Amino acid sequence: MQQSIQLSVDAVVFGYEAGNISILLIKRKYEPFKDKWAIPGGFVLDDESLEEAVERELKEETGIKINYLEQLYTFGKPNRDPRGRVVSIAYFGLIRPNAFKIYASTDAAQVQWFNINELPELSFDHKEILDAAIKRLKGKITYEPIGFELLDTKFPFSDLEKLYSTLLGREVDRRNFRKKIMGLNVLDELDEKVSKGSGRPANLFQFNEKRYFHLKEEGIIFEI
Amino acid sequence: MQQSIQLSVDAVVFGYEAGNISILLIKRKYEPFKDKWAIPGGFVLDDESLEEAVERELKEETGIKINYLEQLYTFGKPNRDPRGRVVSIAYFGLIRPNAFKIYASTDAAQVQWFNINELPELSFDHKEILDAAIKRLKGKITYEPIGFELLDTKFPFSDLEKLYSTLLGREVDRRNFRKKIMGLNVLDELDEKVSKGSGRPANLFQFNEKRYFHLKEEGIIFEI
DNA sequence: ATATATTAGCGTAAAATATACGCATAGTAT
DNA sequence: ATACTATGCGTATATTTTACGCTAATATAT
Repeated sequence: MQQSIQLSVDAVVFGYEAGNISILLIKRKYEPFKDKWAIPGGFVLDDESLEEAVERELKEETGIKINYLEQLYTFGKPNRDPRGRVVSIAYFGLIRPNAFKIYASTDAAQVQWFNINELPELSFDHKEILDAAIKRLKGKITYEPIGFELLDTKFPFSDLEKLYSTLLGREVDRRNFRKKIMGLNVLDELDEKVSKGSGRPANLFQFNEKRYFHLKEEGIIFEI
Repeated sequence: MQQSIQLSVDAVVFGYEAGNISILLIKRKYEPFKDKWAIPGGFVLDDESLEEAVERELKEETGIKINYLEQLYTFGKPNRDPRGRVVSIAYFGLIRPNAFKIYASTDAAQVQWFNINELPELSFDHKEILDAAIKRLKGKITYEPIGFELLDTKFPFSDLEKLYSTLLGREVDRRNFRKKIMGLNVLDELDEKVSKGSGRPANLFQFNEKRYFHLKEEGIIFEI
């Protein structure tokens, strides 16, 4: 049994801010695809788990430490990497872009958030990986609560509504959406208000972590 | 970059027959775990895709050629295999047990269908893989049509109902279930009847493949 | 031969859920 | 003050789900 296959991990990291979904990309410092944009990632070390590998690579290449990472899919076509046979396990993460300062190091010449609608050309089969991640992200919101990792700790209800309408790519009825979410009992209403610009000041909410992760575990089915 | 990680694929194959869900296992011929039961699988060759690897291993070890295989999850804890670092990409398949004659060869000393409730002890972390597959199978039926790969080409409606109630682990209301499924337009009613034992003879149905795969692709959300 | 049991198949009323949308409220801007 | 804007609550209507009654066609028991 003599195999010569190398194993890597890649991470599609989604950020959300003020109605915009963005993705974290690095500019490659070395060949192949030197100076091209790519999803952060790298080779797995012999003695680390896959999760440790993704977290390490993300930290090394972008400076980000992410809380929520889930396995997306494993890409293994024989010719997906010009250096030889490389199988890559892709992960999927969510974060608030302002939660960490990003900076390039090791294999990355540059790190940058890109709006989901203005993506550059990508290296390897990373476009395919990204598409799978986007599909998953959009699918998730119909059977899981989402937002905890993407919103500030405290937020007005309209932020959550905007997140959903952005992800869904359409308007949602403000009043019905509120009833639906409130019915899930994932939000704790705080005794604080914010006023941004004109209009009635909004109450702040925060996710009830216990209830949130319970719902994520159980899986809910709710159409918006 | 000097990695020494080996890559394998494993396949959890589910069968369904007359109200019973079973899983295809092999008895290992060599160490480690010699004479223990395991999920079929093996090492990926340098020049084959992951799907080709699973299909090849399944054919070699069990004699089965499967039509429906989907990637389940990649297992990569550093010590999951006593031979060294082995990362395994697990797949998930559905088949009618009577569709193929199973026979052992290569690494397998024996092949056998096991009822899902009477499983033997398993090698490696295969119990964990199996549990993930079972969870996925049960989850699938709430957002996808299922049955095409598990039922005969022509079948009475009650077969589909029994499949669902078996997978769900509870009774389903015969009349409402029928309305729901019929509303999906996935079934073509045939001009044939079968009578097995007592009771009114049932009409035979078959899946409308085009519609079936379209629904699988789109994803449906239907609670039974 | 007739009654009885058994599985199949259709329909309808009630309960629950989702949708559409009206209107008062509490602030800012002019 | 008056208009403007985003928030927050409520209610009527439409749709979907759930519960369950009834008839049909065949096998089996008497």
